[in-house]
Amino acid sequence: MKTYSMAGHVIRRLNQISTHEFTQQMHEAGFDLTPVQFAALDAIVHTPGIDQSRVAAAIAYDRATIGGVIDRLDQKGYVSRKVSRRDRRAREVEATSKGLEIYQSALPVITALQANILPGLTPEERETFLSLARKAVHMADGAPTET
Amino acid sequence: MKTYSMAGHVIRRLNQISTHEFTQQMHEAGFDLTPVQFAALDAIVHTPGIDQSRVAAAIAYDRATIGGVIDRLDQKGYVSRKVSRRDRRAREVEATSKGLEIYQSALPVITALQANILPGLTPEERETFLSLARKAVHMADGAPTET
DNA sequence: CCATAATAATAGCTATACTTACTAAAATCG
DNA sequence: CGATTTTAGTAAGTATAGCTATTATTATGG
Repeated sequence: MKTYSMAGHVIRRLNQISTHEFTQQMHEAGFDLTPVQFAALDAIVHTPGIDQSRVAAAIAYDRATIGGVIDRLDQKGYVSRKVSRRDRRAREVEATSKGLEIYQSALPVITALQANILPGLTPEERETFLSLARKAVHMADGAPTET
Repeated sequence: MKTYSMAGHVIRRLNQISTHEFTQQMHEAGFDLTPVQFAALDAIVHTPGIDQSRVAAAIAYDRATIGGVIDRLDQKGYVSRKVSRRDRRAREVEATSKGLEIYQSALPVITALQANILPGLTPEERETFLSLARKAVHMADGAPTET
């Protein structure tokens, strides 16, 4: 009965709202990038030659999922892949000039849209929310709760 | 570069952690229910005879998605559907006795697991986080920000 | 050096999640 | 009452999202 106020449900709703806002704004601005595609592109732009496994690790995703995401970035011509010379299993990913351009022009749109994700909160509330959220994620990431 | 601290990214990570915790705990407890399946079952148990559209509205999902979710609940024998007599387009959904049983025995597991979703936060922080999150969702739901 | 373990990527599978289009049925309005 | 609009559900398509298994390659240990 209280399902609607449970943590899991509320977080799921926030994610849904956030994704919707991202999709909407990006589409209006004329970009063809999903949230995950942007996150992957961001990691690739900041570490050229990164392999897919490290992209997945950087944004906390499954390798298989990221493979598909990078496939689509590749199809759009935003990134290029080549087999690593050091490790022939690995694919080194790099942003193309087109990809870099898209990334740079999309960045301000995405930065601006962050404020719209939590529209019901005052700036102070938003900051409180975000710092708690970051803390929770950071703890779940690295800090062992159950040593 | 600051992607990792952006609202969208952090919320996405929280949802991922939350979903993982749910899946893990439920599996360990021997249940075969995803977060969405549970949310739908919850709505159905509390409003027997509800139609699929209303289930979707209740838990804020797309009609098409909920159709598939209820398909799977049906396949597991947790719910039954019948064409409404008042409106032959609508399917009235009801929990079976098996579904009700599963719901009731899963509920305490899910209630218990809520605390594990934000393990890095103190109880006070968790409450602050959740009330802000609920407020944001509530605003996005009903309150018009852009009249 | 060679058998074994570990790793990178992919394939296949299941389940969301949302969009548009379509069918059937109901409601509305002239 | 009949045409139009709306609504419930499904279908088809795309994109996550994660799991297990498989293949290819690299690293390691005896």
